[in-house]
Order: sequence, then C-alpha cells, then structure tokens
Amino acid sequence: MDRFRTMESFVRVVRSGSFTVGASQLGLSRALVSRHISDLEAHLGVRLLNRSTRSLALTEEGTAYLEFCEKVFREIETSELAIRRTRTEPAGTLKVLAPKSFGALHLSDAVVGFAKLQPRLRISLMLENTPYRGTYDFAERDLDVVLCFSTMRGASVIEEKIVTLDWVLCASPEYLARSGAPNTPAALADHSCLVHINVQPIDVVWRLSGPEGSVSVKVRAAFSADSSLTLRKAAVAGLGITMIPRYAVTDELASGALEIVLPRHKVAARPMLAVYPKAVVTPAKVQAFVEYLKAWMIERSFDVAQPG
Amino acid sequence: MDRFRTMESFVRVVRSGSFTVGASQLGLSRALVSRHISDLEAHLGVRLLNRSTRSLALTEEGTAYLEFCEKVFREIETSELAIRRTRTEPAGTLKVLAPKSFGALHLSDAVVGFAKLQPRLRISLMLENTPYRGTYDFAERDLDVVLCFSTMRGASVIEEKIVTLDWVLCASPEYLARSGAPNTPAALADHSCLVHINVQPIDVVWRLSGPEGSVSVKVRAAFSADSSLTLRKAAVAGLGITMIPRYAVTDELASGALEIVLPRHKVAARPMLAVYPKAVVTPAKVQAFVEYLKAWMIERSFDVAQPG
DNA sequence: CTAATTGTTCAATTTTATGCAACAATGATG
DNA sequence: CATCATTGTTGCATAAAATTGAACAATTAG
Repeated sequence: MDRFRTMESFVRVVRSGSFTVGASQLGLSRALVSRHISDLEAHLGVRLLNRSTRSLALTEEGTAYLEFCEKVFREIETSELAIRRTRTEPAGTLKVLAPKSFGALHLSDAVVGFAKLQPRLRISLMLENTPYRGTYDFAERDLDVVLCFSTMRGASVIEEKIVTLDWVLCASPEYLARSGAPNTPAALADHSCLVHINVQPIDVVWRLSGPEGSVSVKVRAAFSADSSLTLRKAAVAGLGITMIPRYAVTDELASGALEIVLPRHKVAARPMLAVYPKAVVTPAKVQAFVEYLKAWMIERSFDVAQPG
Repeated sequence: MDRFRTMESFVRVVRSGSFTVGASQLGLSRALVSRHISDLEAHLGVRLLNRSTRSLALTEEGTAYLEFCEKVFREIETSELAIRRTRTEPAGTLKVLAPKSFGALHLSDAVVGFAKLQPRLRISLMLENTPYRGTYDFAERDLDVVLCFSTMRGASVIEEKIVTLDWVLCASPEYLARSGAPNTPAALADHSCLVHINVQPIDVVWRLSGPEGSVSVKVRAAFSADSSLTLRKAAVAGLGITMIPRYAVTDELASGALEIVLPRHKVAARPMLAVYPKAVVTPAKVQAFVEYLKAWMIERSFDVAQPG
C-alpha cells in the first residue's frame, strides 16, 4: 500500500467533505478512495472518519492524523522543490579539482569570476596533481568536476573538452647558448629535459610535428616535477628544455627569459578536459561552471582550435 | 511508485554504505533497491549518490534529501505511534451524550470515577434528551458514545447493553388517596398519567406483566416531560401516576413520598444501551468507558438481570 | 414512504513491483 | 600490470498490488 497516496486521499476527502467529490478531485474512483481510508484506518488501528451517507466528521485521531499528513506534505513541498530546483538553478557547493599550475595561474581567476555570477553557489577549488583514478574520486572525495589534461578510461564519466591548449618546447637563452639549441627533434635525446611526471608515463616520449611529419623522441628526464610552475622555474634557471603549456610561460617568452626550441616544429596541442559523473541529469552547477570556463578561456585565446 | 518505500531504501543504502547490504537488511533484492534509487533520482531530477563498485558517497542534494527522509520518518515514528497507541490506551477526549435525568442522578458520579482512573483522558459529558437519530450524531455532533434506552434501527452502529433497568409505576400517597389506587392495568386508562415524551411515541402505551400475563394499556398523558426528574417532581406533587426508572425514585419510595402502583404487576425492564460507531476497531477510550460503566452500575445493583 | 445519493463490497482487469539471471564496471590482489 | 571477485545495473518473467465498474447497503431529503 502506497502510504503517500492513501494520505493524499485522506486529506482530499476531509477537505472536500465527501468521498465522492474527493475522489473526483483526485481523478480516482470512490471505491479506491474508500479503500484508501480503510487501509489507513487498518494500518493505524484507529477510526479516522465518522461517516454516514450524508455527513462526514473527523474523529479525534483523524484530526491528529490530518495535521500529520499536512505537515508531511508541507515538508515535501519545501524540501523536494528545493532539491528539484538545483537541477535547473545552480545551488549548493561546487567542488572542483584542478592541476596546480593551471589553477594557480588562471583557473583561480576564472573561478572568482564565476563565483560573482553565482552568489547562491559556494565554490571549493582544490589544486592537486594527483593522477585521476576514475569515478573513485567523485564518490570518495566528494568532487563535482575534475579538470585534467589526460583522458580517462572511465566509462561512467563524461569528459567534456574545455579548450585545446597549445604546448611549447622552451628553454632559457642561457641554457641554449651553453648546450646548443637542437636543430632536429632527434637532437632532444641528448639534451637535459624537464618532464612533467603527472602527464602519464607516456610523456617521457615527446611528440613533435614538423615539415617532415610527426616525430617521437624518447627524452631523458634530467628533472621532473608535478607542477608546470616548478618546471618553469627550472627552465628559467637554465636546467634544460621543457615541454610545457604555453599559458604557463607567456610572460617568460615575451620577456625573453625563455625561448622557443625547435620553432619550426610544433608540439601537439592537448585538450583540457572537464570530467564529471555520468548521471541521468547533470547538476546545473556543473553545467554552468563548464560552460562558463569554456567561454572564459576561449575569450582569452587559450584555445588553439578556435580563432580568438 | 511507493515513495515511502523508495525513501526507506535510500536511507538504508546510505546508512549501510552499500546497495548490497542495504538490500539484504531490507530483505529486498539489490535489483529493486537499485531501481528505487533510480526512481527517486528520476523523480527529483537530481543525482543522490555518487556510486562506483567499491565506494558510495552522497551528493549535496543527496545529503539534503537524506535529512528530509529522516525528518519524515521521525515524524512518522512520533505521530503515527501516538495515534496507534489510542487503540490500546485511552487518550484524547471522550464525548458522551446521555439522558438528562440519568446523567444528573448517576452518570455524573460514574464519569467522575472514570475520569480519576484515566488521567490522560479528557471527558465531555452532554446531557440531552434529544431523540437519537442514527449515525448522524456521531458524524455531525462529534460524539463517541450515546447512552439511551431505546434501540436504534441504525445498521452501522454497535448497541451494547450496559444494564437492564427496572422501571416502576408510582404515584404519591396523596394522589392515590384522592383518585383511588388502580386495581387492574386497565384502570390506568382512567387515571392522570405522567409520560416521558422522549421514550418514543410507542410509550404512550404502557405494558405491564402480571399474573394474567402481559397487558398493554393506552394511557392519557395528563402531563409529559422530557426528563425523569420533572416527572418525579410531578408525581411527588400528586399530579398522577408515572412510569419511571426505579433509579430515579429510590429515595422517594424509601421515604414514602411515592408509592408503587399495581404492586402485583411488573413494568417491563428496559435495557440501557451504549451506542457507538461500528468501526473495524473500537477506540480504547470507548471500550474502557463502556466496561467501566457496566461494572459501576452492576456493582450498585442497577441491573435487574444480574444478581447483586 | 419513496427515491436519490452516498459509502462499501466484490468481482475482474490493468498496472506495478519484485526477483533472478546475465551484464558491465571497477578496484583490490597477487 | 593483468586477473578476478565484487558491486551496481538491466532485461525479462512472474507475482502482487492497485484500480475500476457494478451491484449493494445505508441513510436522509422531499
């Protein structure tokens, strides 16, 4: 027996003052409404309504139960609607996990802008380069979105591309003067390379595309770190050549603190992904944030796939 | 979909931290519990649980919904149990309608005694001789029990005999001296009779049983009233012969203010009935009251059907 | 008293809930 | 790093309800 339904019938009958009109208001048969009341009375072991063919009155227990029903329905109105609203209206807390360097350099600005647009939304931004381990993070660490560079094999997540980021090979002029700037990708193997350890082990192989096509070079990781900021510092200090997102070194390239290596070759651009659980419906806060971030980055010309 | 059931599943899953053990605790299959959560999420349009095969975590909306569920369940515990308890434990208010004379002379004492035994019970005693009109009174006037002398044709009520009351024919010695005491039932037709107008029109015919068997006499209502107290006063004042419950005139008969008329004949004893709605279960307060009243009256020798 | 209206009961029918088995997915283990 | 046990999900057959329409009982208005 569906108690919610029987309760609804009971309330309706009392309000309308009759089984017949109560039933018609609910779009049910009199027979069923009668059964509902009977079931309810059997369940409670108490008579709720004193009824004759012409008249209807609540018993004392009926009055108490009516109050209870109305209270429950009022709470459903309140709580369920509030929850339901989060489907279309961002609310609550948005928990984002993002790479350290990207977070520190840019995402924090984007997040602040987003927060201003969503005063009802609390935002929690965590910056870590912990490799993403599948849906585990969402469940265990209570995350809403994870931003990352590498794709996942997870089947129950959605990976949405935010932008395609430009990567560059660069080193300090001092290092290049000292060690000699490489002329071919293959020459990189003899150089001191600064490697991001978090972009999968695959990346100890660097891929470049030039006039001769795509080339893979296995490089020697003279120095490795889990943050582009560290790699940038190492490069500026003349420790070697690094492969790094362009956004991390724009200032250095402009000021001449760093120089592009192998300028005739290009480093493969990499997508930046927003990963979130695959659910029947995506929470509005997640959707809104991903949209915002995408627009924010494209507007600032982060995306090499888009003209900007 | 039974929302109470799905809510129960949801709470259980969260508490146990797993669909599997949650389902087994509820005695349901994992499949069903999984459906319950899905239905709930579809209903709310929101994901409640971030789940992977090894781990389980509430989303923000899930946390809010869990609170809601627990609140509702807590209220069910409280309210429903309180209501259910009235089945076995008298509580609330007991509303009794009784004939004026009986109420004034005896019932009020009985009710006071009952009230002392039931401190949690509020009692409302209304004394009226309004003829009982069927289940109407229970519904319209919000009554629990009606005490009366005449049986009803109502089919949806229970009529429980409290006691069988002795009735007597009596008059003042002064009247009998003046008008002559009747020797036969038939002689009553020539007397001035004091009639209770509320004991149905039938009662203008008085029935007596004597050595010659049962006799019916159509009497002349020289005086009629809706209360035995009034009839008693009239009789004491010498207005004529009245048929009256013995309980109303015990003192007068003892003191000699009134005398039995036709002592060799007997007035048919009449049952005093407690009438209450026919429900699947009778409220404890009604049951307790009827039981108490029955015992109380038998103890005081009101019942001619019982030795005492 | 009659008749119309109301609540209830009982049958049949539709709908829904439920469990089993196969499946997909994930993470612990060696 | 691959394997496998474990977990949540899905499809399908079945069992269990909810639901209705019609006959019924009961009550009151005219």
